[in-house]
Amino acid sequence: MFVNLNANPASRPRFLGEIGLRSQADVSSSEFKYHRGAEIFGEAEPAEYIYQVIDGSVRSYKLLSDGRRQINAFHMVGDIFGLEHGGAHRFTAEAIVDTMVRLVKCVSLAHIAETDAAVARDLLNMTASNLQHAENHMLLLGRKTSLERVAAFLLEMDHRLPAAGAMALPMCRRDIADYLGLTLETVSRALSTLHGKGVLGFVGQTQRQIVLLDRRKLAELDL
Amino acid sequence: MFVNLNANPASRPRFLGEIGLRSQADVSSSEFKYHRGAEIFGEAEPAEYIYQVIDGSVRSYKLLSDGRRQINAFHMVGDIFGLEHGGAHRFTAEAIVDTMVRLVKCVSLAHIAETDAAVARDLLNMTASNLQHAENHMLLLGRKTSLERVAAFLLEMDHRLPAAGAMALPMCRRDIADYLGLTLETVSRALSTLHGKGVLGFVGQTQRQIVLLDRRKLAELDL
DNA sequence: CGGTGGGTTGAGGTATTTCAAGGCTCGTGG
DNA sequence: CCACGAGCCTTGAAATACCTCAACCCACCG
Repeated sequence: MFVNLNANPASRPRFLGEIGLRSQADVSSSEFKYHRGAEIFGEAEPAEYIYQVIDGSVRSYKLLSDGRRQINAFHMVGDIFGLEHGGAHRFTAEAIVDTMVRLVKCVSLAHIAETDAAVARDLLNMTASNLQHAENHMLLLGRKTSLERVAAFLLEMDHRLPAAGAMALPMCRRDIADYLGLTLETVSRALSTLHGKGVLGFVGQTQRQIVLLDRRKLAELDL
Repeated sequence: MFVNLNANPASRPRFLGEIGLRSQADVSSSEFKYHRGAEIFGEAEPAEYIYQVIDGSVRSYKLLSDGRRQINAFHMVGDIFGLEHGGAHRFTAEAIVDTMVRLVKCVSLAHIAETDAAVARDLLNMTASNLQHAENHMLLLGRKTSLERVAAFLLEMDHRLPAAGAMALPMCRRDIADYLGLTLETVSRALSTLHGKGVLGFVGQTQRQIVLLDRRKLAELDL
């Protein structure tokens, strides 16, 4: 895993603006491509960069010693991830498919924030929205049924993926399962159940499925 | 539910310092007592104050429409809660026992943070530590067994409650269950199991139990 | 063409929930 | 002072949602 650092100085001031950190802080950015399944950073590694998905998708997760995995978030095109408050990553991040990311070296974003109010605000905004997502996910993991979890997942993806009408899920059943605190078989069964109720359709049988979601019908089930 | 606002101007500059916001921002604070079970604020209510537990304990939770409850956090003496990034609370907060809280009116803490770097930093610190707690809790809710959850809960409380050796849990079994994504019966059984293994002891049978935790023995189970 | 990596579906197992009963403590009121 | 009920906790037995194990299918690819 290697990163082409400090390259392309001409692009220096662009990154933060593009990713939502609207300041002109002194940082450098570069792009890098990770192959499907490649690790972008590991849990407990020192956090030297922050990342933005240019193309592809990323999963970030925690592991228990016996291999049980909890995926905390999927990062789609445009999303920023790898932002840590302490010095070390608290997750492992992997490319779900071949993925292009932009990196910014940021030894101490917190330090920049001390003097730049705009950076401070953006940091807080991002952290707060991550927190909000986590809070909702705790409710899902602690109290929802498998059908409700899968339905919530579909709605979230429908909301976040660009495609109008049909969405191509980049992640496999196991990823979905580890995101929802289920097994892949349970996810598959829940999808079949929803399919049977006419809530969703599968377009093409070409491995990575395209899902057509009928949000109205899903809402009628009021899960 | 009423709050004695803007009282005691002499204490004005003290509050933020005491709660960890180390700046001298222009805010006012007051104290208020909530009876056991009383609601401190409700989900979706506008967030006009932030709170610190002076004495007692608080639970904050989300509800599903059919009454299923997920407790996101317990707030113990010294903890700050009710801090929201948007304008509205995303949880309901209730006093678990008779509880004294300090309140600070803060229409827009984010606004203060624009000009005061120390406030900005403290806001970020608190939000980040909330996020970290939520991330760990997602792993617990999504992937741990009932015994592991209860053990983790005991360790967390052992760490956060002041008492040396013995701790008095302020919350009932149902609260613990709703925090851990279990039923109260499962929590009770897990505690009995741990008791049977000599990991913990109960002091007195006086309703609100005192728990003696043997951290070494608990660690030996390596859950 | 055979192998690999998903995905689906079925059958059986199990951890946890649900339902139910009983015990203990405490407060209240006769 | 005692009886009573309410609240909380524990424990048992039965139900069930989800998991595990397994077989099979399909698409893709060397």
